[in-house]
Amino acid sequence: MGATLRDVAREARVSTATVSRVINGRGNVTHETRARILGVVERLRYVPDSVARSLSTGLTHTIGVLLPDLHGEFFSEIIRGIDQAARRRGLHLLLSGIHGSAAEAALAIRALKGRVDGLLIMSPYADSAFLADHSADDTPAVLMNSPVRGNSHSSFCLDNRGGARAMVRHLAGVGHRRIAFIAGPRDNFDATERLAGYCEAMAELGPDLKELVLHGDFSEESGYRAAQRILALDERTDAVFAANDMMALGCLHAFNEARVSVPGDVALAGFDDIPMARFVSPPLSTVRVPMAELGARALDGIAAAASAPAATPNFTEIVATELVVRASCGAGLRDPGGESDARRGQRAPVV
Amino acid sequence: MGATLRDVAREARVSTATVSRVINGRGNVTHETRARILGVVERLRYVPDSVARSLSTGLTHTIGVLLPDLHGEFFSEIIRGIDQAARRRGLHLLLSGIHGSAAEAALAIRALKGRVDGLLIMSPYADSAFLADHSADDTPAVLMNSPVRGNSHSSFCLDNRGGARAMVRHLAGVGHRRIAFIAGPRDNFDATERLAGYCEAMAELGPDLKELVLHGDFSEESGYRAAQRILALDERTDAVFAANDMMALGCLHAFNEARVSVPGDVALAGFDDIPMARFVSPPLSTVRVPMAELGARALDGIAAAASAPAATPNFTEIVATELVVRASCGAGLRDPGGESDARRGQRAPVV
DNA sequence: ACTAGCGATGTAACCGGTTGCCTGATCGTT
DNA sequence: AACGATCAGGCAACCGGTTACATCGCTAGT
Repeated sequence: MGATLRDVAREARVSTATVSRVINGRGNVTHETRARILGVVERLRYVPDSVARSLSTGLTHTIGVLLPDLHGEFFSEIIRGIDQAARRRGLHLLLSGIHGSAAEAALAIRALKGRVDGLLIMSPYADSAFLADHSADDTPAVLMNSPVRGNSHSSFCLDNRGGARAMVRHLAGVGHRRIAFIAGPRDNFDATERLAGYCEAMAELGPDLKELVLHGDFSEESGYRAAQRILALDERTDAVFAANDMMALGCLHAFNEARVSVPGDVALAGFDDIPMARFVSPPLSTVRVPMAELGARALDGIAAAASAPAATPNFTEIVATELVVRASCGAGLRDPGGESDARRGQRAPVV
Repeated sequence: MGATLRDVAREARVSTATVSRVINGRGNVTHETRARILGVVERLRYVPDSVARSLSTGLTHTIGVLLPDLHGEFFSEIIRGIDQAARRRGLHLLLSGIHGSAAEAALAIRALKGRVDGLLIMSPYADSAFLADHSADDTPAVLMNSPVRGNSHSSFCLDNRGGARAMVRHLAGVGHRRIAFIAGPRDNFDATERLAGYCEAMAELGPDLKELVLHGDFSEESGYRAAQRILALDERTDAVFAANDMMALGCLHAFNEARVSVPGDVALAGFDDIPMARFVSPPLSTVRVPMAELGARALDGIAAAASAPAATPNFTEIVATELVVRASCGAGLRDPGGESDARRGQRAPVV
């Protein structure tokens, strides 16, 4: 067991209050006394116990982060953004993956009671009603990319809908008419928003556009199978827009296998801009989602709410997405190797 | 503020001790009393405060995880493995990225004092001496992929050296003689081990093999530049073995730009098996490092040490790597599209 | 009838800090 | 010389649980 505050106080022949003041830099201590105490602290290798401190101050300097899954780029980028923002503010992160049911999510939330100053939640189950039921009223929470009903909580959302609309407009703009969409899981918030964006844009762009929606589950394999179904159709499809990049890559595999040229025979686009997107051939047109930024903004939001619970009004903030045009959508960039275009991506080698 | 144990006790007209017994399922409580207490718990929406509980039991059920960086697949896989294992044991994860100096790492460690039951550390600075200085003696720690001196701590390491040796042997086995190595950062443990494996294998395989070591920093860009340096040499190079996949991808870009065919003119291999490796063209031969498994094993290790500090002897465990042969190393698989070979990778689409 | 033994519950100390309030000393003022 | 202001520092309650030990009532054993 390490030394405690009382040990230090005894050794330095002062009261615990004085030691505490020195540790926390609150004034009103003589130079001399302070030096003596610091000497003892050093000698005893005293390190304050965070848990005890949290108990008496009610502050943990920790934010609980609940994510539905920890798989892949998508989440690692969010975590990275959150971590950076947390570091800037001197906050710790308590990470929890909630894989299963709403019940598991609820359990995770209670287990965090007292341990965190605020909650950052991304989960299909986490709408406001759910939180009201399971989260303590005294722990502020903000939602990321989750369905928000009512405004009892702040939330940060990607502009999935706008991004999908932009991509559809772009595809239509370069002449594609029959644009198929491979949707994601039905119960996934991002997926339904992207689908909605596709539908909106198709409707808006007029009746000569031909809608076609297939269902996938965000996995590469489901994209592969969807592409096969598309190839089996009688009618020709001009373009395939997958609700995420992994499914687009699955499509690409299927098209390659079937000797269908991309973008020659069919245009292809994804969503997310995972790092792989610019490395495949042809480089994949996609919609970039700034996950790290989303994470960082959300952390800033919850940090503000945690430090001034009452003063922070609830709001919903939309984080913009960005259309990334590469060769796969056939937008006049017929460079098959995609070399020149790859340089357009971030982190391209500097010559 | 939520209800406290004392509130519940008062409402149920029992002592706090009895409520505590009911909450923790320790017997010796009448059915009747238990029911009454649970009723009040429900009504008051009482949730025990984890911090208070930690303070009095000395147990936090939390493991602190310190990683040098949160960037990329590599770390997200580790985190995923750790999270899975932690979930199985009902442990929480306190995540911290230590970007900067050893001083920052030390600070992070102290800040965790009392908050965690154990530490899982991956850091270039974290050798045993460092830990002895900065970590409390009462907090067990295990190291991942870090230099271990002495045996005051357990550690889990990737078999970087063996993996590099295997790749060199493979490259030599398919006929390459002049095998260049692009090393990683000099102060990085993985990097130096991989370099050592390369050197060992080259030495072992005889004097007709031609060594060439260039230095990179694990970034794609540094790989790109290293490839340019290689191309500028007078002597021809048969194969390039990069110490990680990102640098190998940088090489690939450079070779493509210079119209140097891979694997026709030069073979290429990487290390890590990031998901992208099987998607590039040609698919990249590499050494797979089971990061999730490493994370899971390490978590199991620290969990054991945390629950029975004395009973757990220190040990070093080596986690095996796996040679993944694809088209880029020119091992007789001349399929340029790499279609057939891509299927060899995990998660290939099921037809 | 007496008591050892047991099960249900209460009492209060404790975990390790923080902090409001109080004391006593020093110093400046008039 | 008396008095209020200012400051260093101590006292003790408090945060919200846990748990060793004490207590009390009841039953079974002799």
